[in-house]
Amino acid sequence: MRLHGAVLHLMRRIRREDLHFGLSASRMSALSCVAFGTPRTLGDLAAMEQVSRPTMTRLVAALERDGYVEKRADRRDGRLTWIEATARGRRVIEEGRRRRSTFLAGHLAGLNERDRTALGRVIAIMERIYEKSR
Amino acid sequence: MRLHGAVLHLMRRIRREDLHFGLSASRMSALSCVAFGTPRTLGDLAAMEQVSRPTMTRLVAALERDGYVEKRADRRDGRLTWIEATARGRRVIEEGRRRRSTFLAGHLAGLNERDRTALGRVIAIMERIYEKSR
DNA sequence: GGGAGATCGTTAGCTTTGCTAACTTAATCC
DNA sequence: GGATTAAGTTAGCAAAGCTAACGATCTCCC
Repeated sequence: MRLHGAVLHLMRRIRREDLHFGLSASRMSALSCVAFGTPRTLGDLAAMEQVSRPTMTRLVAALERDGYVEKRADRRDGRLTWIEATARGRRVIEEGRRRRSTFLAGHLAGLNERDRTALGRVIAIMERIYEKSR
Repeated sequence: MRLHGAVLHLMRRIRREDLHFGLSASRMSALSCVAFGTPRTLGDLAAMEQVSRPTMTRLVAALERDGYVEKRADRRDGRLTWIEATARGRRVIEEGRRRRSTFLAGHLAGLNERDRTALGRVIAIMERIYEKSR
């Protein structure tokens, strides 16, 4: 199996899937950063998403225009902009999670005990490799 | 772990990695389709890469311009264009494989027998799920 | 044999998402 | 209080998706 093919195809598939929600993969990902947990500054978001600040500016602008997030100025530091998800934004992310979790549950249900053990073991391996290679 | 984040970040990382070869991820992937094995028509490539034909036209044009592939007309059917990798194109793909395989070998070497068994088992599970969900 | 329709690749034009460089505004430091 | 640093934005570029429409070629069928 060609590695590039595999990841690119996965990406393209996610892209199409996300479009059902009316959000591109990048917007979805950025939104999911603020959907739960504390609000983030725009710069934080850019760092989390490993994207330049101008790119994040644009993503947030689109999300704001469509009512998924809101921006709020910091009282103390006039340079900061805080990004928060709206109720609508949280709903979209929640819905996506629900779908994926249904999908996964369906497949996990078909696995026997041995398979599940193997899965847990491999997840640990993957995480170790991921950590080591930054 | 957020799914979108995970795949997007993996994608971005591959993109940066590929740029070391002077080729984008999409070009790399298309090139890898023709690097070994039989030549492909442009339409076949588009289908394999799950991309529209106009998009593949452009990818191939870029690869040809940079000397990674060559186009050849079909004698029988004037509509077909066959795409073949040049020696240079094959070299690039080979080099990429070599790198990844070194990377993987390094990590696999650190695994014990149980881990390796689990890995094989999980790969089978993944392939099953992938097949089922088209 | 020839016309209708299918197929293949391309062109044109749009959108999204990356980037860097340069700017504005605000905070901090000395 | 002036210089430097930091945060976000603007402008402008490139790559990679897409659809619609087009020309060339092949196929099919009367």
